[in-house]
Amino acid sequence: MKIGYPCINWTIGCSSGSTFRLRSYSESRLKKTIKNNIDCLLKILQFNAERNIFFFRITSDLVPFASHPVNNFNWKGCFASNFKEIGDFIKKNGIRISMHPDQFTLINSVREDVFERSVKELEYHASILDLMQLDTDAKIQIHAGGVYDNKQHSTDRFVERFSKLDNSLRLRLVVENDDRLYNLNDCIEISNKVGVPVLFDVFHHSINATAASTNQALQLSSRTWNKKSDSVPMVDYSSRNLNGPSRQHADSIDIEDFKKFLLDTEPFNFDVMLEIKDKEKSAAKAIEAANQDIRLNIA
DNA sequence: AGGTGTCAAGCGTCC
DNA sequence: GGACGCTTGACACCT
Repeated sequence: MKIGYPCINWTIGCSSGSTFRLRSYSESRLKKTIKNNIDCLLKILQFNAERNIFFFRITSDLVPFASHPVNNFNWKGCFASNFKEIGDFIKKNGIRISMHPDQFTLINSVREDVFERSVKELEYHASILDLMQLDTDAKIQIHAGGVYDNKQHSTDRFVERFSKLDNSLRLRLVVENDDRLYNLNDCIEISNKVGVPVLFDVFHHSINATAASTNQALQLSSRTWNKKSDSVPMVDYSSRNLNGPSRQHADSIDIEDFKKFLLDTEPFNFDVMLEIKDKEKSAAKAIEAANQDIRLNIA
C-alpha cells in the first residue's frame, strides 16, 4: 500500500501549479511558469521519497492553459528532457502517480463543444504522463459527468464516447464515484460496459451511498482493476470537516477513523490518496499509523 | 506592502 | 433566467 496526497506541498515553499490570468498570457510568461512548476514538482517528489510517501497526484495546472487555444507554444518539445528526468525519478523510486482533471472535463456532455474541449484536456493530462514515459498504472481519474435529465441516456453517452477515445487515453482513464450524481453502482455499470477501472472515493460514498459497505465497495471496485498494467487499485480517502459544510474536506486526518478504514478494508491491497487540507502532514501521520498496524499484524 | 475581487472551462440547485 | 456552490489558492489590481 502506497499512501499519498494531491498536488500541493505546504512545507517546501514552492508551487508546482502556479498560473496566471489569461489577460497576462505571453509565451515567455508561460515558459517561465512551466519551468518553475516542473522544478518544484521534482522537489516535491524528492521530499516525498525521503519520507516514504510514494503516491502523488500531479496538479492539472502544471502547464497553464495547456489545452486552451491561446497556447500554441511547443512546450512538449521545449521541456521533453525535464519531463523525462522527472519520470526517471518517479520510476526509480517506485512512485505511483495520478492526475485529476477538474469539473469542466465532461466526456458525456450533451454539448459537442464541451466534449471536444474535454478530449483536448484529457490528451493534455495523458501527454504529461507520456512525456515522463510512465506506464499505464499512472492514472487519470474523471467523474462520469452530468445527468442532463436522463441518467440512463447520459450513462450510455459516456460509454459511447469513451469507446471512441484513443486507446492510449483509455488505458490511463479511471472513473470515480462522485458525491451527488454517479454513485459506486453507476460507475460499476459503466465499468462493466467499457472495462474502465473504478476508483473508489470513500468520502463521496459516504454522501452518495449505495448499499455497499466499505469492505464490499473495495471488493466491487478492486475487481475492475483487472489488467496487470493497471496495477493495484487507487482509492481516495478523506474525512469530512465536522466544523464546516457537509461536503468540505477535513483540515487534518482523523487517525482513528483512518485506522478503522484500514481494518474495514482488509484484505484488499490498494494505494490511498488522502484528500486532506494539510497534505504531507496527514500523509506522514497515515503512513506511521499504517506501519504500526502492519507491525501489530506481524506480532 | 497589504487587502481583496476575481479567475478558461460546466453542471445542478435554488430562488 | 440568473446567482451560487463545488473546493480553494493565488493572481493581479487597487490603495
